[in-house]
Formats: sequence, C-alpha cells, structure tokens
Amino acid sequence: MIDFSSSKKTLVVVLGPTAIGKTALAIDLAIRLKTEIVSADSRQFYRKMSIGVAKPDFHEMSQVPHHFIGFLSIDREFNAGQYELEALNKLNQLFETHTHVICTGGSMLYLDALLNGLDELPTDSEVRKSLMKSLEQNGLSKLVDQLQKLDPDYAASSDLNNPRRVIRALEVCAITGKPFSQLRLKSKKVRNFEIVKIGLRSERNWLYERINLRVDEMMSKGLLEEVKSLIPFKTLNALNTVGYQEIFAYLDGDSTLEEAMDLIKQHTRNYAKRQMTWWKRDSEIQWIEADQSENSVEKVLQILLNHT
RNA sequence: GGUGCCUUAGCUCAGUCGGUAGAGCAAAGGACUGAAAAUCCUUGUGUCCCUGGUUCGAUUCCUGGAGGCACCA
Repeated sequence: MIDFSSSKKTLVVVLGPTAIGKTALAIDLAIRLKTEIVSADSRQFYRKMSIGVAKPDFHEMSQVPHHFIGFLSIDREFNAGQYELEALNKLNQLFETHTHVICTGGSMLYLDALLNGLDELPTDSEVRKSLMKSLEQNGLSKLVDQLQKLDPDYAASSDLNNPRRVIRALEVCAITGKPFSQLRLKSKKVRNFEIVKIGLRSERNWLYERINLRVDEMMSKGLLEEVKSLIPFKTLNALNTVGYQEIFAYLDGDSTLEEAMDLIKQHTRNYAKRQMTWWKRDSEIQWIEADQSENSVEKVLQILLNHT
C-alpha cells in the first residue's frame, strides 16, 4: 500500500474526451485513495438526464461518494461561474478529511473555471434575453455594430460570426458600462491545493468505436424512453445536448430512429474532437494511453508519488 | 426485348453554349472566461463510368459498351 498520508492536499483531475473511460478510472482511483469524486460534467448535473449523458450507474455511484451528479432540476439555469464557487466550497470541505480528491468530467469550460478561475464578470439573464431578442429581430450585424462601438478591441480580435460571443460581450458591457475586453483579464487564480492533471487519450479509431458502441448500449438501456419522458422540457438548455436533440427530431418525424442513432454517434465524435482540441494546448496534462493499459490506476498512483 | 432518363469529391447532387469542375453534408484542422455535450471559423484534384470518333482541345458533342432507374411489352 502506498502511503500518501504526508502528502499535500491534491486535486487529481481525470480528463479526456467523452467515452474514453474517465468514470471507471476515477472510481478505481477514489477507491485506492479512499476518497470521493467531484464531477465536472455539465450534463450529468441534471436529475432526469441519465442514460443519454452516461451518468455513473447505481453500482458505480454506490462504490464511491460522488458530488455534483444529479443535483440540479432540469429547468435550473446554471453556469461555469456558479460551478466554480460551489465546487470550490465542496473541495474545501472534502480536503478537511482527505489528502486527495478526484475531479473528473469532460466539460472543458467548467474544468477551467474550477482549476484556473474565471474573472469576476457579471451575468444578467434579462439583459441577455433582450440581446437575444434583438438578434432575432434585427440580425447579428446590428449587434456587431454595437459591439464595435462599445468594445472595439474585443470586436477586432473576436469571432464576430458567433452570436454567443457577441451577445456575451455586449451583456457584460451593458451591465458594467465598461468594455468587456477591459474586464476579461484571463488571470489565473491560485488554489489552496495542488492540482495534478491526468489526461486519457487513445488512438482515434479506438475511441470512435467505443463511442459507437456506447450509443448502442444507451439505446438498449432505454434512451428512447428517457428522451420521451423529457419531451415537455425539450426547449430547455439542458436538453440542447447530443443524444436528446437527435431523438426529439426523430419523435417529430424528421428522421428514422436509425438515422437518429447515426447522428448521435457522429455528433458525439465531433464533441470528442472538440475536447481533444481544447486540451491539446494544456502542457500541464500528463497523458495516459487509454487503449493500451489495464493498469491506468497504477500509472496515476506513480505520477502522484512522483509529484509529492 | 423496346423506349426514355441517369452515371461528376466518402455521400446527395449542380455545372461546363467544347478550354480538365463546384455546392450541401461527411471528414480533417482550429477558436472558445458564466448557454460550453453549446456556439463559431478554416480546408474541396476528383481516372467528371468505359471505349472509339469529330476537334488544336472532350467530362461536355457523336458511335458502341457496362451499370442503375422508370415506363412499355
């Protein structure tokens, strides 16, 4: 048994693209380190979404205490800033009794918020709603014009074809009366615990096959029924999610079930690719080949030993 | 068997009044500090089915063939 009792408080982050095996590794690690898991998966937060978001099942949940899984009602608005605060609180609490805590999940922005912190930028859903209304009525170009006046620096350097970016920048400008780019410092916050980032990666075909397989499994576990039960909520943001949108489309008669399944697989692959792109630039991640080793846990423990 | 239409990028198709070709989707690469499983950006050389002919030049016109679809027998 490896003795970690004298080591510093350490957050062990298990990250990587969807379906690569984060959940299983995190649970194995938590068992070995006798600790608990904090999820950073923005879709597993919601209570009634289970099969389609590959939530840990009952057996997995019962092996190790999990946090931030199924804690939100599907109609709750939630964002990365709130997650940063709440997850930090939870971590401080857990570090009172544990030297190590595991964090795992694939939501890139949420992980960034927790590990590096977000700048103190305000949000206001009323302001945002009126901006969205303006987008619908007057088109993006009007919003871009506004942004060029209010924050020419940001307008010059950002993606003006992306309505989300433009609206968020205008939202902050409107609330604060200051240019968004002046407030968005991208400063990195210092945490009162060590962070070790473990990245799972694999050959692309291996991952893509796992994704295809997992979607088939979701189907046999009853994904169709789960989605049907969520029809009343289909316009909520939580359900703007791969696995749900495609089946809603099928239920509306826009495709066959088989086509919907193929689309879920395709969109999941696209998502995995975006995740890999995001983490490629992070040089702090220590990568483990997910397709080669049955011994990932030992490798991580070794990394942790070297770290202390 | 006859007649008509079709055969162009991985898929669905557009097009070239004859000067070797382009969209959508897929795919790949990328961006991304409060909607993030979201949202957005970039990237298109392919025996233009095969064969012979006309032509300076054919994927485009003509002959023959192969495959597909439809209708008629």
